[in-house]
Amino acid sequence: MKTTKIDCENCDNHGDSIFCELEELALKEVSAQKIMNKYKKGQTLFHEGNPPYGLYCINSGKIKLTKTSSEGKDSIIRIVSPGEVLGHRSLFSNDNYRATATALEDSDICFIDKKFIQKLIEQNPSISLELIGQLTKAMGMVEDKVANFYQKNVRERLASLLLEFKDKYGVEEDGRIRLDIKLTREEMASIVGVATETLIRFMSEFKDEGAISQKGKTMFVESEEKLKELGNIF
Amino acid sequence: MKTTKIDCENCDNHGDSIFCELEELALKEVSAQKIMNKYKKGQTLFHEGNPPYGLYCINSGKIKLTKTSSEGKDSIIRIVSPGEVLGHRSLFSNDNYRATATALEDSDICFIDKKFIQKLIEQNPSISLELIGQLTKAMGMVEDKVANFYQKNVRERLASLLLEFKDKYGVEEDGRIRLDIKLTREEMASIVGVATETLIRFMSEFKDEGAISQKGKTMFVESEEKLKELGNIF
DNA sequence: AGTAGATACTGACAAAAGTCATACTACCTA
DNA sequence: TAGGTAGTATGACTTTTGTCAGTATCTACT
Repeated sequence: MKTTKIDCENCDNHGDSIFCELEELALKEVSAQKIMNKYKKGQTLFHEGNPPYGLYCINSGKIKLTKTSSEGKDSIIRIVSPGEVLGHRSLFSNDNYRATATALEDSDICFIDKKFIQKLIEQNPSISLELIGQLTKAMGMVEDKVANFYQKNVRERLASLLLEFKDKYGVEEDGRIRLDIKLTREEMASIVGVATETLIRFMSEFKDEGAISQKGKTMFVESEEKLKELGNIF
Repeated sequence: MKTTKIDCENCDNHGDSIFCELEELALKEVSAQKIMNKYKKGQTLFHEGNPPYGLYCINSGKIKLTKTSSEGKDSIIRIVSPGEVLGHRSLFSNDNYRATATALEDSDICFIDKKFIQKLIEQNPSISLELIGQLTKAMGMVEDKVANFYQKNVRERLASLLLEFKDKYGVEEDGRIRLDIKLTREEMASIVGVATETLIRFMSEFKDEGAISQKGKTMFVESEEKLKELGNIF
């Protein structure tokens, strides 16, 4: 874990982050207070059960948030992308982390101390509003996920996930769409909420149907229509 | 739907609600702005897809939040109880309601206009913090729910739900615990995320095992230990 | 380039949950 | 009080998904 400095004013995500409404002065203060850390793929930012020390702000890379059951089964609750903020829940609810955060790829992440963030929020109501906005959006997505779990079967859930990836991480590349996210089958299974073998079977089916394709670990969406069809999405 | 007046200062939930940090003056203002409506069991407060007009604050009663799939299957996302606030998501994300809110019992609910709430929040940062607190708590619960879906089977999910009900709605009554919430089997099924018949079978099993009992529509927890055992909870 | 260890895949079978059909029960209302 | 309706319950069967076991493939590292 390497610590560097980068200015919030010049951060790539400045337009999207919860700090984007801050005036220059306050932003400089954030800049001065925060630390940027580099995380290698697979490193954890924090563990389920640990006390929260502050707020993480993703500069680059992707983070997975997982919960582990008593039998040791992991499930991925959410994937956090650049511009999004991590660890707010435990920050305000005052109890320990309820999920573990792990880097899915090499990532640059800014860390802001709890005390400073709390002072900052008191002084800049705009941050609260931005935070409420992010929370609200995340909340909507998790609620969708819950509903999907009940209302859709595995094939449909997987199709939805791939379409979500297309929207979030899709990059047009000679006629098809490359998904700029790398996950193992086990990880994908733990998002969809099925056994790894089951997930693999459906991925194979989707490939056979020509909906998706793969080259190494990189996934491509070949036909959005086919995917929607497989997922009963209209 | 009958409209009445009640003072926020004297509201039973004043200690719990997001407005509890407001000074007297601001609270009087909220009081003046809000309208209290009475909803009959089964009435809807708002429908999935409708635009949000303001914030609902539950004074008494219980509200279910449901999402309907394209095939018409309902699932209950959350049950909202007195002191909690409803409709904040759509209020801040600026898009339409993504769930339908229906009264589970006769309820008194205060409504505060969107514009007023937004002004109030700007002037009283404490409200944002309270709101973040509520959101954060709700978020944690939904995330738990997602993880549970994957990590637990129906029997375990049902046991967890009944234990949750015990904590939230449980009332000691001659040696056993009465659950102060009335739901149809279909509604319970749509919380647990299973077919109604499946839910009924497990409820019967739980009764046979002596974990719960029933008198009319009222459920009782007879043995918390038994429930924990059935749910593999330690 | 060769090898170990992780990851991906496939098949056969088992378990869990869903569906359909049918019967029973409680409660509301005329 | 009878009759209807919504809700509850149970059995038989089907479908979906999970588990276990075995093999193939990839990847990182020397």
